[in-house]
Amino acid sequence: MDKRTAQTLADVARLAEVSEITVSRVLRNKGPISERTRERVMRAVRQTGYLPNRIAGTLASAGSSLVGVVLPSLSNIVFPEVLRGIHAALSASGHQPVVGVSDYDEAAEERLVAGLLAWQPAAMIVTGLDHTAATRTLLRRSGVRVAELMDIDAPPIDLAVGLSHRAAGRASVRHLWARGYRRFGYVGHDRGRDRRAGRRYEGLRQALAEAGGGLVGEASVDGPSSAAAGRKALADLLAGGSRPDVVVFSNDDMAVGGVFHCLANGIAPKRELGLFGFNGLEIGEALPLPLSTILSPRFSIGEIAARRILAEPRPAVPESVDTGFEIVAGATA
Amino acid sequence: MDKRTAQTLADVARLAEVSEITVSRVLRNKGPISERTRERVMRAVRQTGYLPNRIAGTLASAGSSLVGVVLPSLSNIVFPEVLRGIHAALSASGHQPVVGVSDYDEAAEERLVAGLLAWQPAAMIVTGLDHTAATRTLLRRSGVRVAELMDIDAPPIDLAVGLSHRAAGRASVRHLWARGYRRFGYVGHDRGRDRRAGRRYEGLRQALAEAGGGLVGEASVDGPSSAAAGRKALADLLAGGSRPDVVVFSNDDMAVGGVFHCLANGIAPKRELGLFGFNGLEIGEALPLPLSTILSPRFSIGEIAARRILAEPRPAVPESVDTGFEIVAGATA
DNA sequence: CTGTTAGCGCCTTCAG
DNA sequence: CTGAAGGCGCTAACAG
Repeated sequence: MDKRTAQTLADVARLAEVSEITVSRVLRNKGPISERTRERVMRAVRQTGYLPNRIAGTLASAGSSLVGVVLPSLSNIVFPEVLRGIHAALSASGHQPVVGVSDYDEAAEERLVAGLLAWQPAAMIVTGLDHTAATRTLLRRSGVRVAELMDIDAPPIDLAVGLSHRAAGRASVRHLWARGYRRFGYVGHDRGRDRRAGRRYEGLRQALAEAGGGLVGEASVDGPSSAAAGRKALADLLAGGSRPDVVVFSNDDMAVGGVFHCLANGIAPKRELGLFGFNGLEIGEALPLPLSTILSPRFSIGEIAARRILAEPRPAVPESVDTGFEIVAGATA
Repeated sequence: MDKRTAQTLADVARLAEVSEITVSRVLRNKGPISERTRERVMRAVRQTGYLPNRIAGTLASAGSSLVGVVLPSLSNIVFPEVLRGIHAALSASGHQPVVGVSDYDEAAEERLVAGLLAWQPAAMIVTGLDHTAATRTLLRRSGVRVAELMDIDAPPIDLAVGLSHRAAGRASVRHLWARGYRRFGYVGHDRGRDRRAGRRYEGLRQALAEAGGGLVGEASVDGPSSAAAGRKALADLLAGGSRPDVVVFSNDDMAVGGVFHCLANGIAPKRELGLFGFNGLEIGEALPLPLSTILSPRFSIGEIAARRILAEPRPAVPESVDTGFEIVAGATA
């Protein structure tokens, strides 16, 4: 073997003329080591370019620094932003995310969770509170801490970090009602798959009913949300003959498309037709008219969840952290 | 121990009254197993809810199904789309990505690469061809296959999959010149960090010089690209007094902001001012006027790279795969 | 077709 | 402050 490529602790140990365990201790900064020994070891490590084998380390110490992360999608910038928050917290504590994408499919999520648990992760982070019973059982039995992100509208397994989408749906109505809107339209996407959008929709319907109103019309697309989809769906809705004075969109991607439809067709946002989104994406702010929407703290949700799940031991009783949301008045409603 | 939660192969083996290795074989579908034994084992596995420990499996068999992935950013939808392509290919072959985000920092990338190699990954996927010498050495010595994504403008370590950004920059000029534009402006971001944007800029300058033209003005922002940044930078550029008839943006995020600036200020895109982006993001298509841009095959780049890097052994000589790009005529230039 | 033996590379525990 | 022994859970290689 080339002296300049140590594969194992033993190689380094031989070169430094100490035992394996001493090298291990130096590398992990654990236990008392004389300065002289430490330097000898470090020199050998540098000389050989030794890289520790964390697989072996994990097996021996029964605790990996991998964290399983399951996201429903990467197509919508929302989840990469959550992942960014997760990554920020994890890298601060030397952990690394193993990522799975479920494509909003609970059966796929179950397979991903099982696959990720096989890596003996330090913790698991999943999205939402809706899972198959088997997923829930896997997670419970695993013994590792589990964070469920984005949503707090149902009881979590261990820790939920997010906001009440039902409350957000209600808040949109309150906000828009106060501004004089009465004829509500709704434009949605992916019926039945995006559960959180579904909860916002429910909150909207409830609040509307309580206020003595109702939806005058709605339209939706089958696929995932996108500006193109929002643009098309709004066109469909308006072609339908119901004359809404405001349209609530399932999210900002859709709403931005709605704004584009208005701009392209000479409809004045707000004055002629109110447009309201959800998420508070950067793109909405930069629009010729800033989008009226609800800001969800996506980065924070990821960051808080990852930080807390690693810092504390599993408490006796599940907990939900409400990160809240914020209405962005904007100029489109 | 609860009979219903087997932690190890031995637990399952005991219950099924076979040896560990037999359980191992059944679980991995390896070697000849009698139907009777297989069923007995599977029953025990189901009864106990046994989950394999891949850490131990990896150590024993010297080959993990983890793949290290280093991305420069998650804020721009481009990289999540690459990751989506990677994930699609990996999940098809039972691999899982361990993700690191370098934030366009080569020193951070070096740390991430070292950290990821410690998991004995089946392969490494990094972004771009610009790395520290140490990163390059780490990757070379590791012995695993290495894919470098997005860029093919320099020699790769092992396999590069992407497009020539220099060529893309030149292509924008050719396209716009043919359409009669002569007074080119440029709006950029993050000077010196986003190397691929830098290469497109170089290509643009070269092609412009060769055509007998030059930039009449440019503006840039310090931070990452965004619609807000593009909007502001275009405003700055136009306030500067140089009177470009077309502006090339460092990417679509910036260009979309440019379109917004025009819409908000009554400037007619194309007729009064050409606007040209790069990436071909979905949002650009949905704009009231579809953005003129260059489409980069982001999903494919991730998908092809992940698939090839796992399928084939390392060839003797490094290889670059040109995935090409496509000019999208659009309506803004 | 099934089992035995011997590690994978590292870390825990216990001695010195 | 340093080391020796043993084992983490699994699988390769070789028997039978």
